[in-house]
Amino acid sequence: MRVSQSFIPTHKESPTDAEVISHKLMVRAGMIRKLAAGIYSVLPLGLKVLRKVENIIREEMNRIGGLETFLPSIQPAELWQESGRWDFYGKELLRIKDRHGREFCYGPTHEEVITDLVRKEIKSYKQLPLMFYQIQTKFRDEVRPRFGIMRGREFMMKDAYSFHTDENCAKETYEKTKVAYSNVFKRCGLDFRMVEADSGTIGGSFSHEFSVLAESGEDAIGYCESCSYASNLEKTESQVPLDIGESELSAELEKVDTPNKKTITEVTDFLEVSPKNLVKTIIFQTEKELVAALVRGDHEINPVKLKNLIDCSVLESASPEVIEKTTNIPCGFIGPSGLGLKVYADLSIPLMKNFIVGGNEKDTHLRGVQPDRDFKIEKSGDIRLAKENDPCPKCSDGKIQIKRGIEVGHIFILGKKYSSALKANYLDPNGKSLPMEMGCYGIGVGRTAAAAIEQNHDEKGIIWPTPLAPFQVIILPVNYADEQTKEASDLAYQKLWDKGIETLLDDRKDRIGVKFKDADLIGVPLQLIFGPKNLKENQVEVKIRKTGESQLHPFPEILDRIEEILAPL
RNA sequence: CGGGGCAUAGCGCAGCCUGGCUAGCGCACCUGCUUUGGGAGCAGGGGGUCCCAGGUUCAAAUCCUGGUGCCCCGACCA
Repeated sequence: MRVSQSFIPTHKESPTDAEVISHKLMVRAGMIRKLAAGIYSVLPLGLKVLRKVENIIREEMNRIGGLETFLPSIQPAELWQESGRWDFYGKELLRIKDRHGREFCYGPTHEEVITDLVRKEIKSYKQLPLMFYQIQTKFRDEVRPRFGIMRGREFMMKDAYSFHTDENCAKETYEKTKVAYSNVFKRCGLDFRMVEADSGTIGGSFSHEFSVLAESGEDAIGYCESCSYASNLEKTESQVPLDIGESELSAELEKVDTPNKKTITEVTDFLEVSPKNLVKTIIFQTEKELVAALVRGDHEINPVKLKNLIDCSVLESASPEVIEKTTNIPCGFIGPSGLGLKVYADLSIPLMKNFIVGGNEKDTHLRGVQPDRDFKIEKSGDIRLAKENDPCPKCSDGKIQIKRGIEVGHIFILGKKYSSALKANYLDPNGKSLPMEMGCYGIGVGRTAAAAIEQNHDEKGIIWPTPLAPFQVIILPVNYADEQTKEASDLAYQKLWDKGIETLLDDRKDRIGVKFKDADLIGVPLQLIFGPKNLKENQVEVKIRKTGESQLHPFPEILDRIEEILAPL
């Protein structure tokens, strides 16, 4: 490709609405343009990168027996009503009507469609297992799209669905997919972790996420510094702290005045005690009622764990207005004793003694509080957010460390949720009709490309891992108007394409400085710089984008060694 | 959905507070000449629904009301 005949509209400045580096650089490098909130046009250079990611995914999915399909993005409401998700999915589901007033949605995911296909076509255990996949745009009407292509509303996704006769078979495929996904992200040149994840409302038995480590990541990852344990922080298991059960406070229950002291810090400073002597009471709203959750003063609630403990389908933090109206207690002074709500407690709470809680009236706290004696716990379990340096739940001596990550892939076992709802049954060898076991597996294509930029850039621009680079080599003639330079550049361009190396020739009339800036910005791994002085000596400069290293090589002999130079990049 | 902010040329911004002259700057773009190893110089030029609607006024980018779009923080989220 010649730059003069291509369309790579680069910018010196980042758009003001871009927050993260990948968004800024993708816009500046002429890869994407925004059309509306969370909706982007992909330009030729951007598409080349997405296609690289897609092809890597395709190869790895095909290798484990995935069958590529292409499912409709517009899906009938009936199918979603049948699975129960038409009502459940909420506002994220973009609903539309056709000319006859029939309801449809723009697919945010494809469990319904694929299960419908399978239930109509697959009848026998002899036809199973099967795994279908597709690469296609999804639409999820996110409340707050941001970070460019990383969290858009319309986005490219590879989704796969597997169907099995039994759970063991599903697990086998799940394990194969783990390997395939690891290969995909390795081949993309990413530093990633496979982490345990919450399977959430999907209801499956287990789930893993593939998370690319980056400061800008929206997820927190808790991992053990000494063993292989790694999990999404919302899933990271917490142990009872070693210092639990100690208390320097008296066991006698007493009311204390805490005028206007609402926060943990205010109360502990005022009473001159450690936050470890306090128990926080946080009020949540479920689909049925208000509930109270307890954790130690220096801990935080993990809503995902709490939701699992309560076993409810909706869990939101209650607003101060609702809390005060329902309980008649001002926020900041709520405690479990005589509260009148169900109390769910972290597993450390029953082991604590003589602690301080809200007094359930204005400007009052209680001290010397003990579980059972002073309040009743509905249910206790692990509901706190893991903290850095918590003991590892899997090994004896490790401590939990926390890093941020970008979720680029997520796999889970679905069980029979969709096959039961949509009656996707097969006949077993005894002629008995049974619902299929299912698994589902997703990779965000655009997000993977963006994550690659988050991990591979410098102040000059993108530094593509070679497998994702839109071009492997860029030819930069110092002055394309110079006859000898032009001749050499054209020759190199021709020869490299003959070898199958994707090469970009910057044949513009601009000064070399402009070409350098653009080449650095769009992140082509290898730059070949042709200038009249070096050419007189039959030499060409070969520069590596990533390191900035540059060497003179004999021309045209060097053209035969380009693959060799590219290989380690 | 709650809180905050922004909207002026393709991009980045100034002007608005305190209404008034042809709405301005940098980059980008067009023409010509010069230049060619890290975003060139000179000269000339094109491009505006100042987000939309209404109001106040002799006069509105500027003040007022309403709307829309976008961004940020939070809540939410496979």
